[in-house]
Amino acid sequence: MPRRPPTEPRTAAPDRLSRARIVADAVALADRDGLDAVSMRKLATGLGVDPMSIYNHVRDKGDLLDGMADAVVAAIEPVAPAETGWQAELSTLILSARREMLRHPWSASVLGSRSQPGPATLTHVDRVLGILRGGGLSLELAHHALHVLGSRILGFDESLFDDTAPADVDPALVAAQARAWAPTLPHVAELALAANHDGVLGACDDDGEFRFALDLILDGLERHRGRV
Amino acid sequence: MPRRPPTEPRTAAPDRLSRARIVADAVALADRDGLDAVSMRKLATGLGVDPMSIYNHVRDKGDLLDGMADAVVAAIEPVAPAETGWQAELSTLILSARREMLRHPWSASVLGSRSQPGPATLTHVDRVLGILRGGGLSLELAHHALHVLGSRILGFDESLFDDTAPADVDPALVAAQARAWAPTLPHVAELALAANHDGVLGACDDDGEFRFALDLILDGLERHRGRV
DNA sequence: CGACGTAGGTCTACACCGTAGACCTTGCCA
DNA sequence: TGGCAAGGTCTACGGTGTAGACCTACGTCG
Repeated sequence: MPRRPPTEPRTAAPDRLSRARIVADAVALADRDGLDAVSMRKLATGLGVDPMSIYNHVRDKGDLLDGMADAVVAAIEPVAPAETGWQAELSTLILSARREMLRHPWSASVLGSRSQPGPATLTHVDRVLGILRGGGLSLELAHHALHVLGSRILGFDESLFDDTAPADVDPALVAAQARAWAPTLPHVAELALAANHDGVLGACDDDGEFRFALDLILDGLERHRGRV
Repeated sequence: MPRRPPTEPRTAAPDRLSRARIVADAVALADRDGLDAVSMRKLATGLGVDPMSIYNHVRDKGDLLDGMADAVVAAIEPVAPAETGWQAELSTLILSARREMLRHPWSASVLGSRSQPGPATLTHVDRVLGILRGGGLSLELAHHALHVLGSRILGFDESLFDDTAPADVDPALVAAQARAWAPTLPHVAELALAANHDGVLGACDDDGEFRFALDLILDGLERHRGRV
């Protein structure tokens, strides 16, 4: 019968708590029931454990949220260096990040509210910077690029408001509201009517908008390359 | 002795509650003690009133937060139409929004988390759209522009992490950490050392970065004008 | 082999939160 | 004058994060 190695002896037991297991369960819980459902008590009952036990592996709830955010970022698959130029390579990486982030709709809000990046997030940023530098952008311009891209690096929409539940709204109702807006908010009304009526615009294509914004920014950076 | 007009008779009393007074107090409270300090109980004691009284003027806490966010946006001063072109005009408006938003550091997080825009926010968006349309951008491109700008319209940084407390970090400590990063995160380390050492980059100028990003985006949109 | 230190799970308890529901006062109008 | 409705108050409930004491089991070492 193989004896356990002297180091790390108990962590092998499958029902034992660990930071990784806690974070994974918290992510699953948030995926299933939403971020608000992630409380120490609910998480503990899901783990079959006392709520306070969690604190042996996690400093506090903020630390748990940090772990959840970093777990999502850790799942982003890196891209192989391509011959297609830095813009295409970065675009691929960022769209890969976006795919991962859309799998966990709550992640945008928690990544946005946390202030310290975790190790996976730092690694991701390093990859982004590597592509930029490899593409010939100066250090200053690469720094600018991080700011321009902002949290778009991680696939966020950064839209003005939550874009949730776009499907369950009645088009007729939207049209009525747009007409009510017309006197005081002419341009908003115009846009709402156009987007709704399928006249000029189709239904707002979030993914298309994300790509449009990304391309516009990458083009702008390319135009600065070697100039700054 | 002038009798009160029959309509709206009591609201004239100065110590009476009103949605406006509640929201204003909540904003002041958040400014002073941070957003977490805004609880119905604390707000009520500040108003000299029972916590439950607030619910006569506000549906729930979410409604209160909506009101706070919209109050911040309402304070943005509109810009006079200028002869300098749509980019300069929009830039001025957005920087004015940024000024207002920096006065209330909590506003970014609450505006980001709310899902329904208030009347002042809609008015602001209408002004932005008006400038874009007036500048000759098609309805589609103006729509794109909203997405590219995202919450930058309201002056947000949209940075990857909270940029709070940049001054109280020890440069030597940052340098040490950067050197520790070097083996695994070479590009992050490079950037951190450069930004810290005052070698290539100065200290990260948030306002400068915001303007750089804004100009890059506005230039990109101008290049699309008439083309899409 | 036995004592010990300690990592980690558990229990209780505290302070705080948002808010439902019943109650009561006040001032207006018919 | 009677009634009505708006709005302020009170109590109470179920939830939250987490401090602090306790206890148990295990690896280490004399």
